[in-house]
Amino acid sequence: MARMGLTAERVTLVGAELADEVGLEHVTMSAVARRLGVKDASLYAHVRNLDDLRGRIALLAADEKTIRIAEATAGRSGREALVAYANAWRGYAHDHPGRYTATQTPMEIDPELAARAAGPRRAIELTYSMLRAYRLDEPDLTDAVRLMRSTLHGFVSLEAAGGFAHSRPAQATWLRCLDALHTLLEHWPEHEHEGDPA
Amino acid sequence: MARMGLTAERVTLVGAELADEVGLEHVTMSAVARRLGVKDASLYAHVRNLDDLRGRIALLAADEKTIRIAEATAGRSGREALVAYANAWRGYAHDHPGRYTATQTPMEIDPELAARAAGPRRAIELTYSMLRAYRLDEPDLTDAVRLMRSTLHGFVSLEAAGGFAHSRPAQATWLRCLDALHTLLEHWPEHEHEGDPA
DNA sequence: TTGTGAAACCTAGGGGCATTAGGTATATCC
DNA sequence: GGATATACCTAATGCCCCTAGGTTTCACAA
Repeated sequence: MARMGLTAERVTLVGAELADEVGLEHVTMSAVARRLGVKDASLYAHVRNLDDLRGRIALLAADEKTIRIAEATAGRSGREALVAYANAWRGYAHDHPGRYTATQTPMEIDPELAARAAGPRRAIELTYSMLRAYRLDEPDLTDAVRLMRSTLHGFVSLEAAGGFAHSRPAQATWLRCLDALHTLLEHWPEHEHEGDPA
Repeated sequence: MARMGLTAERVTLVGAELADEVGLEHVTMSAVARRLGVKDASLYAHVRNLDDLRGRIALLAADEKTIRIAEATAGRSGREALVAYANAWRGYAHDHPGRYTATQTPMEIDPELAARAAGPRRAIELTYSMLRAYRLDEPDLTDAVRLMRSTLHGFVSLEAAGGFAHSRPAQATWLRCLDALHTLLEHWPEHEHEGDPA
């Protein structure tokens, strides 16, 4: 009956650790309570329910990932920044697979809580400012941001799901993808649909 | 007590329908049994357990998606084939969100069953042959295939998770991404790391 | 027609998990 | 030292996964 000093943050952190170890889908109230040496019911004083817990893990992950990317890209620009950004993204996904997948859930979280989390918002700003070196104007900038996020997330996600056969090391493909992304951003194609002669 | 004519295929199909309606994570033995008008235990005569059912849904989805892509790309080549391929991919994900996410699971399925499923294998062949029009040699071909899968999956996945703000319609970005992918494949960058002068 | 074996389906039950209601202990502040 | 908020607990409900073992139905042959 000794006080364990539980808080929503501590519960969330243990949930995040568990997610990385056994997968997000196995993060259960019972498992978190067990690890904290506490009964299931006790968690409900700090966290609304399982969905809420998962949302908090997602927010935590978004914050951590953003910080990691910010640190990696600080003081760099152009291609160097792009590579640092991408490697930080992939590195986070590798180090924290459970947290990373939490990031992917549609986020039906308490709006008040979401508002206090700087992660997602700052992540977007970061990406935009990083890509500004490529001198794209809207709406191309937005498209470029989306393309980049798609590619990075898709790669990391397929990699985690075992989607790449072992015929060629994923790392080699990764480097080529970054090359490709860089040259693509440098030579962003003009619209070719409307008014394309020949 | 009337026979319902259950088979593994029927159970899988109902599971897939359920997945599209309520999300893969809510596909439960009980829910499938309810929809079939049968008791939970009856399903275990056809499907080993819940994981097995999910694996079968994944395999079904892979097959369906492959067929859809094959039909869309049949008789086309080059840019047209690329666009048809990508649109078929995205279309399947839109029409069958639950099945599509099933595709993403690491697949710990009965090897004997997996061997009989042509989907995944054929999907790879299809992609390779579609990209052959861009005249890439190995290992660039493999890298290109992986990049394309990453981008398509990433886009569709972010889109489904509500990852794109409503500032710009996703469809517009999608078209630009296909443009980008196409020009990228046409001007696949040479290696720039080793021996790049200037 | 009837017997037989294989499926198809059932009842019963154990065990895990999520969640709520309501109780007891503990720290804090006057 | 008592009031109060808070941390944690016990108890109970209900859903879900899964197993064991029984019963009904079907196809087919004697």
